[in-house]
Amino acid sequence: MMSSLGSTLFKECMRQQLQNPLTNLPRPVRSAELSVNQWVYQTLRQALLSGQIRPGFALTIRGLADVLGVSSMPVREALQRLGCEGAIEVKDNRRVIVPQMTPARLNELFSLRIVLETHAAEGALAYIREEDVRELERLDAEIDRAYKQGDMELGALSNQAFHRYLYQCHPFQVSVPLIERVWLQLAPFVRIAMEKLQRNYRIDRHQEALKAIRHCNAYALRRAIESDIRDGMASIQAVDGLEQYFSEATQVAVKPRLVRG
Amino acid sequence: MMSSLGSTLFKECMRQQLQNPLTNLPRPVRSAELSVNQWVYQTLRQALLSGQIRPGFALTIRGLADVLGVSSMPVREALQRLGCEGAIEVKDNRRVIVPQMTPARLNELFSLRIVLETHAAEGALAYIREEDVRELERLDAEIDRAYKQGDMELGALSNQAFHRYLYQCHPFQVSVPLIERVWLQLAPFVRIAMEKLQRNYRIDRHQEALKAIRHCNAYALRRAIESDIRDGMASIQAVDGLEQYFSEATQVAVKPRLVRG
DNA sequence: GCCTTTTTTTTGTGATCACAATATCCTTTT
DNA sequence: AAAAGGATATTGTGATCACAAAAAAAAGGC
Repeated sequence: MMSSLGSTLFKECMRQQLQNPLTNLPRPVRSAELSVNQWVYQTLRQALLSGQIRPGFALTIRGLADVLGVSSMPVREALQRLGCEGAIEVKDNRRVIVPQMTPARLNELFSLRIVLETHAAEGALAYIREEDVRELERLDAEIDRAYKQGDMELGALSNQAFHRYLYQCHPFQVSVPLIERVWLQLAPFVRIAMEKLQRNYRIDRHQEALKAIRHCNAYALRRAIESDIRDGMASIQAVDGLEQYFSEATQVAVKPRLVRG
Repeated sequence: MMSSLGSTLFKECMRQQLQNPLTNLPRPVRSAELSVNQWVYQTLRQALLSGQIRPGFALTIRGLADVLGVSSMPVREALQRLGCEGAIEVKDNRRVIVPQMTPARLNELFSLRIVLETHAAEGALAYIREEDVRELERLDAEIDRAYKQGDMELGALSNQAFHRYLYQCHPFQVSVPLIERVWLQLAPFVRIAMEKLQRNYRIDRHQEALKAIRHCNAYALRRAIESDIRDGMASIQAVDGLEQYFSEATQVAVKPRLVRG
């Protein structure tokens, strides 16, 4: 009796904890010119990019449609897109989860970031204008402010905005979508690692990058971007007890049911 | 009356010509364990990768569903996926076309290939075993055979298979999906450029790559892959009258209006 | 009590429908 | 005869439904 009740309570607690990230999702206002499909996609994408959905969390079409107040159709299409971007993993038993992380995959993803982003930065350099530098400085200040205030979501998103803005200065850019794909795969894990990082300040090499941009020094810019990414990777890997957040640790958190009336 | 009939005939002819690539599509047999969605996706993807659908060609959901003999639902989801892979372009006026090419984009895409594939090859090198080398040699022979027989589709697909197999030797590979995304964007244009290439033989650096692999020489392997890609790019750019296949040339096949009320 | 089997529920999939927006065709007007 | 306007057809979008597979829950046996 007692153990049964305890188990029920535990499961209920788990369910609550796991449901939270979806019910608390920030919903961007759906403007008229945005289709429901796009809105659902962007909502989920932003939630993943800011690390609000934990790895191993299971998503269901009906559950999401219910929470977001739309029919299943837009959710299906949004999940298709996220799935082919690697943001979510479609398992063979037709269940969709946020992918687990392994040390090897983490390594590979960071290596890819370095390769892609140094290339994108170098390609953009020739097109960066004075006003772009000012915008980058503004974004850099925003990052610092967010992390000083302990707002991890805003910090992560602003940091991505800084990098994205830099790379998109190249007018014929084709690598940003690939870079964002890598971010999408990293974000959920990086987020839970950052939470365990006690320090609420953050070091980045954005000033170094800006200096390289002002001097039009491609090599220095590449180095700054690479160092920026390596620093981030190092601070993630320095987290105490990181190993418990890899693959096996989260498998208890995999929970199929979302809710039903 | 006469002009009306003439116009109708002309349009019918145009329509036929434009529909052809779809009706002649090779349809892989749909095995039981493959969902209709996946089957449609792979069918379209393969058609794009082997360059059977020309840039500027407009795709419609109902049209594809009709040709493939399925309902519109699987087609919609497949188009969503292809769209987010950059294989097709979803225009603001809700029409879907195979993207046009511009010289700048072509350049960027080839640069990305070099960056991504040299990285992937180097990462894979340590994991390549004797049997993998044999498989690569087999694929290389298949490429030669296909091009000798003038089978461009098989040649393109086998060439991709060679590269893919090499990169996938790395067990924790995450870059192959990105590489394939770039291929998807290049393939339709490369195909029409290759058709204009009078020579029906092809030079590649695969033997050079295999030699580097046997010597476990990472630098040489990178150089071989880079040369292989650069050679391909050069032979594309050497095509006479290539400029007519960029953007504007195909605009008759594209719907004129871009803006929306 | 614990494990296996059966029943119930949930979920993904594919089809169909209604609707609004857009494009195409046809008529009318100048 | 050419341009403008309206009528018709086509298209994308989102909702709903039926069905089969799979998971969760319940019942039964050891």
